Amino acid sequence: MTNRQINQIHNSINRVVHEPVRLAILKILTSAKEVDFNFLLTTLGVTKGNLATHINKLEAEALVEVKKEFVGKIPHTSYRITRTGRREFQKYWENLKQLAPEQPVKRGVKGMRVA
Amino acid sequence: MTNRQINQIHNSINRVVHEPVRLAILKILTSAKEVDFNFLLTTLGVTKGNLATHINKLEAEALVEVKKEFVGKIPHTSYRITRTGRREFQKYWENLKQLAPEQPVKRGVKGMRVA
DNA sequence: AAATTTGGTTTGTATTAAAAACTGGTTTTT
DNA sequence: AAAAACCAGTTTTTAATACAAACCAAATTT
Repeated sequence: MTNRQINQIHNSINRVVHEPVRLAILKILTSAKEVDFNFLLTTLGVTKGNLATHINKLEAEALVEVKKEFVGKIPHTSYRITRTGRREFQKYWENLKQLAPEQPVKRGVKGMRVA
Repeated sequence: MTNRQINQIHNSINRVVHEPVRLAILKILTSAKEVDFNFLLTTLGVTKGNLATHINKLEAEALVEVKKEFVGKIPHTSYRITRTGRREFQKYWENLKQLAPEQPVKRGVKGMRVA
């Protein structure tokens, strides 16, 4: 690890993706073609309002697309991940891996002592 | 992926560790024995106040330990990761991996359509 | 027909990440 | 030897946002 490498990595992290509930939503959406509001609600175990705001964020960033329709007389909302969403999710993980624990470095620099 | 597996995974994520700047701090501390305030400041490229509050959080959770001393007449603060910190950092990654993208599932359930 | 359920949205609150301002000193400049 | 500038942080303030509660319209149940 050099200074250069670690420098500001945290800025490469997409904060919209980074939130755990949204990460879970994106994970689900990568493995299913389409899921609906209630599926997410029960699967994630969050409140409705909370879910709605997370979805809104994801939609605003074009990471998921929202389909609203009537099933008989009842409104029904379902979600898919977009191409952008898939790409951003992938990119997020690549960046995040840079922050995973690693082996001790060999030589210190000013302000850093090695093990 | 079953419902059961994904259910509430996001709750297993340690939010103190999850913050990107703190992740970067912990990563640095796993690879170095000890670093000082200014090293982190310049390496991370954050403001002093911001760094101090992140460190406080990590210290409050006993993930890092803080050493304060005088070098000549000048105060000097340095940090190490604790045993707890190392463990929690490890655990965090194990949990987080559960949220990584995965292959499409074979069969849907109520509220989920497969690809 | 009143009460309850369904499928959400809108509003309010409490946390917290980040920046700004401050502090207690030290070094440098004039 | 004052004043100014700097250093190493801490404390305070502000702005964003995760979350929950309250709400709503329509459908269903009792």
